[in-house]
Amino acid sequence: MADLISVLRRHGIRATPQRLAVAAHVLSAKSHPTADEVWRQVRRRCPTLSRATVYNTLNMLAEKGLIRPQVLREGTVVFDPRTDRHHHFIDVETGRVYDVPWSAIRVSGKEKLRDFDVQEYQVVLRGRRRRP
Amino acid sequence: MADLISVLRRHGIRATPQRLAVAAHVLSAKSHPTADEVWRQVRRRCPTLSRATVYNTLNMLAEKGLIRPQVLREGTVVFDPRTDRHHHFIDVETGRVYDVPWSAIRVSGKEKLRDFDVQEYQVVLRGRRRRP
DNA sequence: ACACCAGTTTGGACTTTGTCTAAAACTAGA
DNA sequence: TCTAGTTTTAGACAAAGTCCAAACTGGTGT
Repeated sequence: MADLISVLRRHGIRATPQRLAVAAHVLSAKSHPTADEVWRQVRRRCPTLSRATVYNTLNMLAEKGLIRPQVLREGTVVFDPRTDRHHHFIDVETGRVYDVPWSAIRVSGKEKLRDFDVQEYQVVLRGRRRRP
Repeated sequence: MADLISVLRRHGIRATPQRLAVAAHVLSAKSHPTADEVWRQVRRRCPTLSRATVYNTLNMLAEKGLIRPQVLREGTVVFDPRTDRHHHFIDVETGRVYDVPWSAIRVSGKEKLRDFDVQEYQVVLRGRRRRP
């Protein structure tokens, strides 16, 4: 975790206790939390943490490329701690978001689109997760 | 537009003036409007139209399969008047959403996903629209 | 060690998107 | 026409997110 300080510094982010707490939480998240979910969790250890700071920190981490905002759920942005390319599967029953390896799916034809200069893309799949 | 009345009736929706106005607007939309955008537009011809009625009507049209809600923009659902399958391109400058023909892109590998039972999917592309 | 000052944090106000509710206003059928 | 069942309306409410002024930190130079 002393490592996290240098990670932030390397990206030009001053490492305050609040930012460290937020960053530690979101970067190690196994799920795709919303800002308010991060706030509720981190506030248990850091009770004066304000919502504004959480939003500021998450947006800052996103700007620096340490996490990735994703528009996958109605009404709210979720933050993805994985920054390597991957697709997403959304369980229609639970709303939970799962990662799908980039290599599992191939998308062809996007280079041929005349009207669009594609910078990035992902496949969004919906359905039911099979019993684990 | 007398046609629209029978379209609604065929789907078990009583054709009130408010519903006709909302349906006519969203079904002929060239873009992907939000509920509030529909409200602001339709209210110009029908000034007492309430926000609740617009939301109710759009959700009803979506339930009946006449339009399709899409999670493509931050903070709000947009409604897609096209119900045939297609992909979406989002201009990163303007935020505008464009349709991409289903046949233009092929996605392979999704059948082989062991953990997921895929019911539907789409490719979401981001980049810059080329000058038209 | 000290003071300074830019950068941070805070809490609350505010905005936007969306839902809910009770009351008023329709509509269709007997 | 009367009436029971739907719809509509306006406003209250909730959640997600932004913005602000005031208070607070924490490096830097001395």
